[in-house]
Amino acid sequence: MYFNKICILETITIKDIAKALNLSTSTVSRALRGSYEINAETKRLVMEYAEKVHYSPNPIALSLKENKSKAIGVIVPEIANHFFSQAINGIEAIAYSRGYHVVIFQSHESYEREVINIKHIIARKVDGLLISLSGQTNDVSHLQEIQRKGLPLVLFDRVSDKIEAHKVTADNFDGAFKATEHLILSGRKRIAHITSPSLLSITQERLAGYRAALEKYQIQYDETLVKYCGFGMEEAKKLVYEMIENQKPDAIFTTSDRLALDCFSAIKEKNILMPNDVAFIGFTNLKVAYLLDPSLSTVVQPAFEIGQAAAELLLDSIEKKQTNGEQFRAIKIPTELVIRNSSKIS
Amino acid sequence: MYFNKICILETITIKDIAKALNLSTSTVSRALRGSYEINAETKRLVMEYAEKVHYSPNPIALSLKENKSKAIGVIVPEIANHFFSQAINGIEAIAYSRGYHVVIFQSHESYEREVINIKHIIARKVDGLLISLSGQTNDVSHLQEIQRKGLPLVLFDRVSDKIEAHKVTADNFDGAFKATEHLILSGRKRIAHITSPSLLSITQERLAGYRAALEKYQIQYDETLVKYCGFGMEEAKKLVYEMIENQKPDAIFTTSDRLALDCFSAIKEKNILMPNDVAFIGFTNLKVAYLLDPSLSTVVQPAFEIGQAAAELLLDSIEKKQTNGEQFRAIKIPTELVIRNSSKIS
DNA sequence: AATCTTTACGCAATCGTTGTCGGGAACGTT
DNA sequence: AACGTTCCCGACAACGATTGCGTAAAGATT
Repeated sequence: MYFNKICILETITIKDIAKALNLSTSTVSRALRGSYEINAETKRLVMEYAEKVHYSPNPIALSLKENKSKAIGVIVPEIANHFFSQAINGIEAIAYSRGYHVVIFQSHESYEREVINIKHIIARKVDGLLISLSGQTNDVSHLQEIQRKGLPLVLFDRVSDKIEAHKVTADNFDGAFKATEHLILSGRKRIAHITSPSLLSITQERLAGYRAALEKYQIQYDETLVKYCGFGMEEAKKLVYEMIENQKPDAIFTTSDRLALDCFSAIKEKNILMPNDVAFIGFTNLKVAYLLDPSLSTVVQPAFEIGQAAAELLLDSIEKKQTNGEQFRAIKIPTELVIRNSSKIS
Repeated sequence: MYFNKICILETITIKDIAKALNLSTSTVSRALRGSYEINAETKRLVMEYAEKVHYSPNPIALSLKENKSKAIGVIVPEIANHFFSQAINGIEAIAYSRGYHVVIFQSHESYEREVINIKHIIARKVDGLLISLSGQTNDVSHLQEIQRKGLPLVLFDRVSDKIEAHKVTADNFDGAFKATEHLILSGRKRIAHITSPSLLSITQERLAGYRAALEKYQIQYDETLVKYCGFGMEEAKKLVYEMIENQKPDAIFTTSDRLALDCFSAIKEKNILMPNDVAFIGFTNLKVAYLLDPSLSTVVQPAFEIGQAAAELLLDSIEKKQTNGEQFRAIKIPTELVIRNSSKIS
């Protein structure tokens, strides 16, 4: 008993205040929220005492009662990926300024974990969900379940055509178009595209941009130059080796931080010179791109802004609660082409 | 009313099951937990029905009742830092396998935000806290408050002498010693040390390792060669410029991912050759170290393992609840010296 | 047959907070 | 004097789940 008393986290509740001031809990509650039906003097007393004992309302109790939590869930494939950690920073910036918490989950590119995450998210009674799909995710019924429960949902970056919801992405088509066009204009003809799993929306959009650029300059699309790559450690390197051996590209355009690095390092291992033998450009948010050898050309996505836009959309959706007749918005945020040595005109 | 019915997230509760099966909630509750005082047949009925309707207990209600949440809080300066995101992965690996959630907060190197984070953590009734201190944190009374409330606490990486608690760190002394010794053995005499704010434990430990190595090889310690650097964007670069101008070091040993990159790029901007003019080594977890130009020598910290060790310590502490007479443990995890071109013997 | 045990379940309190209802006191109105 | 208002505040239920206690019915014991 005594020990318990010591160990227990003695948080002061509304009840303690009520007892100390000889009031009822309802009165204290109302006083704290400044209800008009409480005497000004009583209010002052309560407020002062609450201040003195550092009272702060128990969010758990509130969640239980109100069935909401002033928190939003975020599911990303991997926080170790710079794009996602920056996007999360954008999300937090908006969420905090509007009084919400952010609860982060990682799917680690696993569909299974994504589903588990969703279950926890639902159980935790978050007020809304931001998600960037895992590389394995094809079926989106778990997201539809979220919508069916009336939970606001915003997809960002890795979105899906299979679900109707708010979506925020970088302008992947345009980014890929610009990158490809840049390679073409620097005299490349056989431009390889090593990209993420074909399920992903970003994959499809970027491929479309790539193809559009080829078409504009009347270069025949060669599907052997396009390779989809999973998340295995050595998968990308093997792909690059084979590609170089067989297709002999004079340029490579890759997506994602991870893929770009793996391909980049595979090329270096083979002692192939960039940009002379092969021009190289990624679709990445690597902070160190300019420090690599050679410095890495890249299409930069505005990760922070994407996070902000997604969070704003979600919070608006939560607070307006206009579940009926709501138009789903698709926001595209422009990308930026940064040309460095790996793709300089030879 | 009708609209409400539609929008509300119809989660099934124990009460729904009770109603459907004509039982009391107590019986359902006990049946689900397999209590011995419930008829086997009744149990089966309840279990099956619960399964059918996808019942899952409301964790919020449980938290309220039990005053615990099966969740641990983690506060790190910045998830965009690879070291921390890897550490978080280690934490999650352990936490999930033991049935706990991980709630991530960022201090963004701000003391103020760290304190706010702590408040939220307490309010959220997490069962324990893992923290790596912000670069501004000097006063640790907010952590003592945590302990006073009986919440298990483990510091990792950025720890403090001012508080008695479990601590998990890389072996910073040894790492710094090895790095410095390596520079000395490759013939360097004027070894600069550009490091994090002096408040941080890692700063002090690494400085000690640096000094010990100098001493071992009878090199006079020169305090003008040691510079402390905050988190400003251009601060590191300015420091490097001045250092090169005035102290003319023949080697630089830096700490932290961010600092290493900023210094590295400052040196390159000045067209100083590494390792010929200046040997360079960092104390970082950069995945791209081997791709830089020149490839970056570095002391690697086992981030994932640090996270794991910290989480294990915390969960043990939570579950044993041996708050009395508990000995605080200090775990040091070995670092690894990876020599690359930036510090190769000239 | 009377009493005790065991089995199997329901009632009610609890966690912290808010909302609904209701009511006492003081005041004004007729 | 009788009634209506207004002002303040308290009692109670509710959110979802657990748990100590109570107890009816059935079986076992003497």
